[in-house]
Amino acid sequence: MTLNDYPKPSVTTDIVIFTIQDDDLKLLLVKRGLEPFKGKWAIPGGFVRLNESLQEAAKRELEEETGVKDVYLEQLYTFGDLKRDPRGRVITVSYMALVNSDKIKLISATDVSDTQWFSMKKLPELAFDHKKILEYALKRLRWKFEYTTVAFSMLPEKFTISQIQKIYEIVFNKEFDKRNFAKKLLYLNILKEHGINKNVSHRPPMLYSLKPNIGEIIEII
Amino acid sequence: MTLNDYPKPSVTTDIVIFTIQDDDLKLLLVKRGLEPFKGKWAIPGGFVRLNESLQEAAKRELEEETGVKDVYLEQLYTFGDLKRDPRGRVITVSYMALVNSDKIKLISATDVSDTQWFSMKKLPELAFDHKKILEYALKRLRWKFEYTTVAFSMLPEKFTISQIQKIYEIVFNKEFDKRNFAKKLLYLNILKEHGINKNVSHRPPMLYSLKPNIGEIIEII
DNA sequence: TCATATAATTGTAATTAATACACTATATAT
DNA sequence: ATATATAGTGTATTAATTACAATTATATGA
Repeated sequence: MTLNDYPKPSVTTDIVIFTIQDDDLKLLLVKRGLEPFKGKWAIPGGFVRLNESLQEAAKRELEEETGVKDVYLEQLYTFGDLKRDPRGRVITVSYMALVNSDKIKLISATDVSDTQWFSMKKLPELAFDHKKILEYALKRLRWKFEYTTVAFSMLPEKFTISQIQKIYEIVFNKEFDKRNFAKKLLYLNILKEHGINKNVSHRPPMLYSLKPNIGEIIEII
Repeated sequence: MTLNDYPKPSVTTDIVIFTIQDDDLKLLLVKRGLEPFKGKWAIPGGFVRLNESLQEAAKRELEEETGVKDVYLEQLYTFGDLKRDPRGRVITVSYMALVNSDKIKLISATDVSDTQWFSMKKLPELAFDHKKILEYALKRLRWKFEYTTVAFSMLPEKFTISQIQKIYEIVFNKEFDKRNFAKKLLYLNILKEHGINKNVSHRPPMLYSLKPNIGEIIEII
């Protein structure tokens, strides 16, 4: 029984890339130039090469599409239904990436291309089973926001409590009480003060950074 | 760019099959008859065929190994490191199955074979990266016990509160307070009374079953 | 039948966590 | 000086979790 006794499926990685821009949760999509689903928008992805791990393949695709490195990247789920790709048997390992909006601004300038950020509120029809992948990703994103510190990967290194609360409100699509939010967050003891930001025309906010080595707080799944 | 422009990895499913036997969390392992890792114990698994989905492949392997159908089965994580299989590039989609100890008793009779149940407390050295897969599975199992009703899939249809508490204690490897456990469980309103079991030499316990359509209570991940 | 063994069943007080809710502080702009 | 804009903060209520032990129902053996 050698490896070549079995016909092999193709394996791809597809990456759900989230960022927060203009107070909105956005998703990077690419317009397909070829069949199948030519002209439809799709989650970026591609074939896994034999000399790279799944994570490396996802990272490579991510960098090719966005130019950014060092982003939060996590595997989601592997989709392997028979008919998910009309070209043949293609199994895709889906990933989720969270990109800092700062770094993104550089890229979003290149706008009239076949790679675009879409608001999660106004998504086009998607190719393949990408709608399903995206639904899964959004669930996971919210779960991760609730139980870990991944949210901070979408902020600049120094940030205010208001900024954090804002991205939570965007991701959960609801408002939180300022006092309770701050209380809970500060109680966790994961933030380090960094002096106040004086360049605002109102009471200047305290700047914080995530304490080093905090990671994701909990590391399940 | 067709599918055949890329060399393809092999894809397998590996299934971490848990059950509870003799008040102990057990895991089904198979002894490898061939290289690589000949003689070592491994999580059951095998190649995904082109005419079956990942879930179907896992279900087939599970049935081949244990003979049982209709078990709880969930995808865990996909492992795709370059060197995880010395034969070449093999990506494995791992699954976790929870098997009712009742149904299992039939199979565990066939014991002196190359398929055996091992206590999680006394595991042999495992082939491939199966130790990593198993560690992941145990985390997931505990998480699922905490947040869903999968535990009931390891019990007969009718069960007592004590039986449930027992399997929780086994899985978490710690004891829980009887009063608080029962309070919390009954408060969930997911159990249906089924009369009392009179065949015991002590106060007879109430039998319960899971209300129909309860599912997993929460369905994230 | 009476005593014993065994596990089932049940409640309350204390602590901790989550929620609801509104005013004061500090900077810039005019 | 006043207006504007956002930051920062506290307390009371409710809900959830935890800690903790006596009583009950049945079978068995004396």
